Amino acid sequence: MTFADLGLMPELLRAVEDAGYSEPTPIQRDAIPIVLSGRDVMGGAQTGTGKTASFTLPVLQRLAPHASTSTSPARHPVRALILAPTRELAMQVYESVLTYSRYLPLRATCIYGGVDMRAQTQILREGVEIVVATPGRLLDHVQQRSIQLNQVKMLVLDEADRMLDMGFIPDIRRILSMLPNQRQSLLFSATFSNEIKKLADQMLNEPQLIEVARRNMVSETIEHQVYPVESSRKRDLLVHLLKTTIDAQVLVFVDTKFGCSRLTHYLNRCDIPADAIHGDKSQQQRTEALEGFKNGTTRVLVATDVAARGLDIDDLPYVVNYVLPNTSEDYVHRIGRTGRAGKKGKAISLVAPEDRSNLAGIEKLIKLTIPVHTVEDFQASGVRDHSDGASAGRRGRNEDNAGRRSRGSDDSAAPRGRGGDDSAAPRGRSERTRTPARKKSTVAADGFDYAKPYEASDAPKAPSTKPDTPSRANRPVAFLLGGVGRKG
DNA sequence: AAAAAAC
Repeated sequence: MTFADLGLMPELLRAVEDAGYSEPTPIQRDAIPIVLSGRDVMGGAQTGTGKTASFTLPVLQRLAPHASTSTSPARHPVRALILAPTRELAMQVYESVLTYSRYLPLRATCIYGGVDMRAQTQILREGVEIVVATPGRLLDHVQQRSIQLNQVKMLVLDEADRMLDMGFIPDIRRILSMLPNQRQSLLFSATFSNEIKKLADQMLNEPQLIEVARRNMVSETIEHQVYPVESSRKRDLLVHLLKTTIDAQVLVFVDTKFGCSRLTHYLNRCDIPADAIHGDKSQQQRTEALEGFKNGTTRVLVATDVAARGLDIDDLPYVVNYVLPNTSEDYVHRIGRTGRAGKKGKAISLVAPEDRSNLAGIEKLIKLTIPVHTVEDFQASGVRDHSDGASAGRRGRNEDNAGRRSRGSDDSAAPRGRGGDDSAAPRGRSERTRTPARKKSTVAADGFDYAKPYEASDAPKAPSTKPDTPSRANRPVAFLLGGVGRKG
């Protein structure tokens, strides 16, 4: 299978070849022909498997007939709008558009906040066919009349489930209301909760569901580890790990902007150079922090969830959850910064006893039981719920391991083994050699059969399992979207 | 219940 087999035009094939790609990834193979056909798409694929190109390439081809070398702004209306949840991700998607449009006379730009508006306004006034944007600044330009959206025939929501959650939905709703009803809509993400998926269905017209792996799946090339530790001991455990077992570049996720700054300062005081990225930093600081991390200058980057989604960092070997994310889906996205494009990665989570149920929710979503590791003097107990073997869904490890774990001292407060940097090493190694088992059935825990072609009516009416997010939080969302969708 | 996203 080649990109030419997917029906892409020579100008795009050349650009793909220039970029060094010869074979499409599964999501590209499945999504590109369908997007080219003009259908609406809900696309799900694991992190790091080439989702961006699976929509940028066919979007460019669909717009190619409208390409014009004319300098008249009227000849360059906005025909495709691509929305992303963070500025850095918008910039990354824009770079993909630039890469693949190099042999086509199509104009594109990237619109986001935190930088001067004037340069953006100037470019918009000259006319562009493709706009990649974050919602807030886009609406700002709409108000200033520097952009018109009534010619948009293609809409892409990257990280679609994030774009449709509580924080973003009012902006998205306003943007949708300015678009023509006759359009193609494309929603892409590595995760879709059931509630968000239903909401997404409302804004799509007979969508084709494309899923190359089951929803919410994580890469097999990532090794997950849990370190049970009291919250008060986390920073010292992290320093210990950074000086012993974490021997390469690492992205450390925290839960708040303040915590991000505080941990960064602490690491620096411990002679561990670290940089920080979060939403209260200036855009210049954010851009520089990400750039320094991408080019390898920064070994340790401490981040809020601003860096959780979509960012493509070459060969990142480690992700640390200093604090577990607020939703299980965010775990999938955070750890998806490592183990990309078939590379190996480690996802290390520091889990306090009070995060036990949070951990159980993550394990249920990704259908794995994450092996517990300990470091002498840093253990905490009660992180794994032993009283209920089903709490994490089917055990991801074999019975032998599960049995040893349940009667062993993995999460006991008693010091284990001899004093080493990582006293769990012997067992850790044996666990590392085993491939986690996964459910064979194509019917997932959410009741959706992934082997069947998708019909909107297949969406489970009443999930048999408890929803991952409280239904209370979703009702107002559905209400907000009601009336603006093409079906609603 | 925090973060993100406009000024």
